[in-house]
Amino acid sequence: MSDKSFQKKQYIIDTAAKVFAEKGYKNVTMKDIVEICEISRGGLYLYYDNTAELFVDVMKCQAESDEDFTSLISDDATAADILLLFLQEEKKNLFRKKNNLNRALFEFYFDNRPAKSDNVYRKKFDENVKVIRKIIEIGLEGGEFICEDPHTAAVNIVYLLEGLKATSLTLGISPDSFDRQILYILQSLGVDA
Amino acid sequence: MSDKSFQKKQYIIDTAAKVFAEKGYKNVTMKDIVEICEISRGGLYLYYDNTAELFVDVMKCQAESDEDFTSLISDDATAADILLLFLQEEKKNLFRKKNNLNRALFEFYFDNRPAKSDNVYRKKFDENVKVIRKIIEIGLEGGEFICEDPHTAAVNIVYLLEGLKATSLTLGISPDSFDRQILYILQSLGVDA
Amino acid sequence: MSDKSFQKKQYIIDTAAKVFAEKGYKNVTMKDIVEICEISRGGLYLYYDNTAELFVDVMKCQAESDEDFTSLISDDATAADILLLFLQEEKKNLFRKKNNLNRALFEFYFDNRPAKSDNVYRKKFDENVKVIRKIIEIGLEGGEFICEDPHTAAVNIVYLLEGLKATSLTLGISPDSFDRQILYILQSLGVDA
Amino acid sequence: MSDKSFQKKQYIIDTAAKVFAEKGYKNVTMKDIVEICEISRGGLYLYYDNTAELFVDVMKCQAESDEDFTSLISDDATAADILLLFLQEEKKNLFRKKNNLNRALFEFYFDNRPAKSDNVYRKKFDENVKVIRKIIEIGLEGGEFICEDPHTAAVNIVYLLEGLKATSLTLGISPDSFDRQILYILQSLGVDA
DNA sequence: CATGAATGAGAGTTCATTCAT
DNA sequence: GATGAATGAACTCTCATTCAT
Repeated sequence: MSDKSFQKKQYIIDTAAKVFAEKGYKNVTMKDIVEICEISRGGLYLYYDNTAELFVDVMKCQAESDEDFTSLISDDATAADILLLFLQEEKKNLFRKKNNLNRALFEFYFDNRPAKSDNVYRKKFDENVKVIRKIIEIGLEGGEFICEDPHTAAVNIVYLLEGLKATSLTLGISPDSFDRQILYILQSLGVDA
Repeated sequence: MSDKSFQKKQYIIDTAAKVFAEKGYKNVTMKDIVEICEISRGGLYLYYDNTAELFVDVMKCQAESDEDFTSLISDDATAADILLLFLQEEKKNLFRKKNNLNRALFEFYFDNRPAKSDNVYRKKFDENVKVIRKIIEIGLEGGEFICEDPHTAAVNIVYLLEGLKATSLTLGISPDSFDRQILYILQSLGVDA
Repeated sequence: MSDKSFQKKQYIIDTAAKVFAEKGYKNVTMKDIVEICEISRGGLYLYYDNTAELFVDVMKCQAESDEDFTSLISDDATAADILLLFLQEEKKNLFRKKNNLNRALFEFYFDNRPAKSDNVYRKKFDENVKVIRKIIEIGLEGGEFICEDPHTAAVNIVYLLEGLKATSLTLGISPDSFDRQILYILQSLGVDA
Repeated sequence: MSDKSFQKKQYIIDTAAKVFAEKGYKNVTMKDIVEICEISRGGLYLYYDNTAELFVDVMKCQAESDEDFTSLISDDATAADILLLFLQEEKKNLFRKKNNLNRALFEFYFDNRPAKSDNVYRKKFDENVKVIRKIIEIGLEGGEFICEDPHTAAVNIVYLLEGLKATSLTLGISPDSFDRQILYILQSLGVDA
């Protein structure tokens, strides 16, 4: 693929991302993409044969552009500080209006259960578990946290975050409610909040 | 509505439930319903104008048929016993193959954010919070549990359950993984497991 | 299928036959059928999923409506008379402008080589061989014809007719040319023409 | 046209011939040509505006490359030998798997009835008639053959060959069946086979 | 009430053809 | 000349929805 068509592909990915953020995955048609991208029907098919293929690229692209969380950590941060930072990042993502793919992601994976280990969603999930677990272990070493099973604790937090995401899409949740959960997590780890 | 047509409606609801359980909400068409119910196209429209209306009734119906959890509680049960029982019921629901509407529910509420307070999903959510909170308070009274904020703890558990449901539909989860989360919850409440 | 929808099906078959006669098989689209039948896009699909299915029915229908050749034979006809009659029927079919499916038939079978023994084309072919062979055998018995191998002679005539049909569609042939071939066939069988 | 572009054209003709042999005429698209030739879409249009134009050249090219049948005739061959040779050449062509354009030829001429006298198919047809007639006349002179009307006999053989070609494409024919027809032809000419 | 044939809007997809580079 | 991205017309097919019976 030439450089030019690479840019066009990128343009489609970026533009389509907005539609997916707006309408979810299942409600988006090739026609929607064509219209928002202002390209021809046939033109889109040069790059993608269906919305699934395109959405995979949208996900990959978003995964790449994910800010590196570690860069946000200041030198003198305690484990609790870091965990708080992490959770506030998640909160920010959840309440973000623009480019929020949460709904589309759920809908896509409901339809396309990932068999392969290389799928974006699982990667993110596992990575989050690893990061949180690491933070907890740091907190344990420093005597900040109390936790018998750091791995399960980390998984618990990630499941909780999934629950918050899902609920924000079904019933809606308030920032306050999210905050209370952050506090609860920290308390569970033995931090006086 | 006559008695006969009431029965017909019930038949449609029950039969359609299977399709929703199988294919989720967004993938189900009026045609699917017509076919599985073996009724005429026009016949279905006498009762329901679209899948949304029908699905609402499916949900209501399932909510009504929800086993009364309290009936399962034995007289000499501790709060931990009761909480365990509750969570195991949830586990059973999650891993149930037949009539599992989880996916359909998510998809429906993604599309139809409930503005009204009378929606089934919110009711269930709030009810679960109430039940768990009650159990925790019983545990606190009996000295079984340690918990500063029973309400937030209850909400935490419900969000967690939502996360487990969602994840079971995207990445899949194992019964073991669910069990570890049950244990973690109990430990967080100060129970030696 | 109800009586009414049976009639509609028949209407589609009859009407579509005209298009196939006009444009052949490969040039006909479902859209063409819809237009000539003056029914809706979806309406046609209630009866036929593609042009192949429809064309099969068109062929069957035409096969059924095939005049019974034997009814044309007069009592005092000689074998040569009968053979002549048969060949003139074929000539009439070939030069018929209306409802001439020859081209469509070729195109259809080029695309759909008939594996099954039950296809219309092979049936017609074999039947023609049988009829001609019978006529030749009658002629042999009566001393009218000379022929060492009636079966091969019959097959020869049928292949020849296929050749005439094909050529009429590619280069075109004149009625005179067809007549000369009829004469030649009779002479080959030892008839003074 | 430059020498280079002449070669390119020849390359396209030769390569496209394979697709036409494989898929017939009507099923071949400009896209197919572009793909098998591994040239650019626009590139093809520099030489041909549609598949018809290209196919005409494919036919011309094949006509040119047609082996000169007369070169195969040995000096002491009888008329029957020569006719047999001719028919066996036709048989070889019919059962050839590679580069067999028979189907494509039929489909092309079904769509493009040749008005002009200069078309390849008619030329070939007339040439064959001439050749066979000549052979028959030689046979008549030598007392080998019996035939009242050499021209009609020749035309009869050519029509028969068309019928064999067409039938090989619709119902299929066996080499044995072809052989029986060869024998029948010779017998009709009074040759003891 | 119930049926199911009929409609037509709209999504998906393919390809001939053009044109800027 | 040559490229291949881009266009848009045309076709296939599916459903929600209606309506005469």
